[in-house]
Amino acid sequence: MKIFPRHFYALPTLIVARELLGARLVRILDGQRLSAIITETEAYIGEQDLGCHAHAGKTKRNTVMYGPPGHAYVYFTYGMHWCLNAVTEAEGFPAAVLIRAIKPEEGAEIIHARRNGRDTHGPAKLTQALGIDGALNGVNLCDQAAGLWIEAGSSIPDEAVTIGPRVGLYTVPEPWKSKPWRFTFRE
DNA sequence: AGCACGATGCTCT
DNA sequence: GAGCATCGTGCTT
Repeated sequence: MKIFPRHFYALPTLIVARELLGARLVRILDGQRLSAIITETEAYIGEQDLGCHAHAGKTKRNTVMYGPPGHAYVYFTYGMHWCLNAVTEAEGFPAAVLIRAIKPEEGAEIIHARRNGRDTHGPAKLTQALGIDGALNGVNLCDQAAGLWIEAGSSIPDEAVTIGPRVGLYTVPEPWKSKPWRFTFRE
């Protein structure tokens, strides 16, 4: 299948977040090809977005978001969880799409085993399921070198997409807290 | 099915 | 030192 090229990720973040629904997230783990369909995403867009990690400017943690599009921004949170984003828009503008849920396909037995039989619906659940952690922060998603990339999948009609506010931004002020920047593919 | 809470440690002020 | 783009358990309905 076709790996999404750099110019895809350079598009506006809301477009990328919408178009990643139905796409295939691929991970090579211990020589095995695992893949899953992306079913939920969220957009984080620029320093003015008070829900975005870049809201207070460039720091050591969020540096990758300021780099070129098409790279993985993997961050650690709540003392134990890793979350995966795809960096978007032009280099120098900090924005990314958080991958929030997947539906396992290739290697589904292995993926489920890595989750001890539990689900893969949740940003930290899918990174655990696919063996994604800080070692992959900053890797290029536009080639296969790091064993992590995204391929074009089946296109999802608008009727199957639910748009709503982002999750978990408890202390983020309005209007950012309620921006409808979350996209869910419901079957 | 839904809510409340504790776990756990890195990041930035 | 406070806060965190979460998860799993355990309890209530």
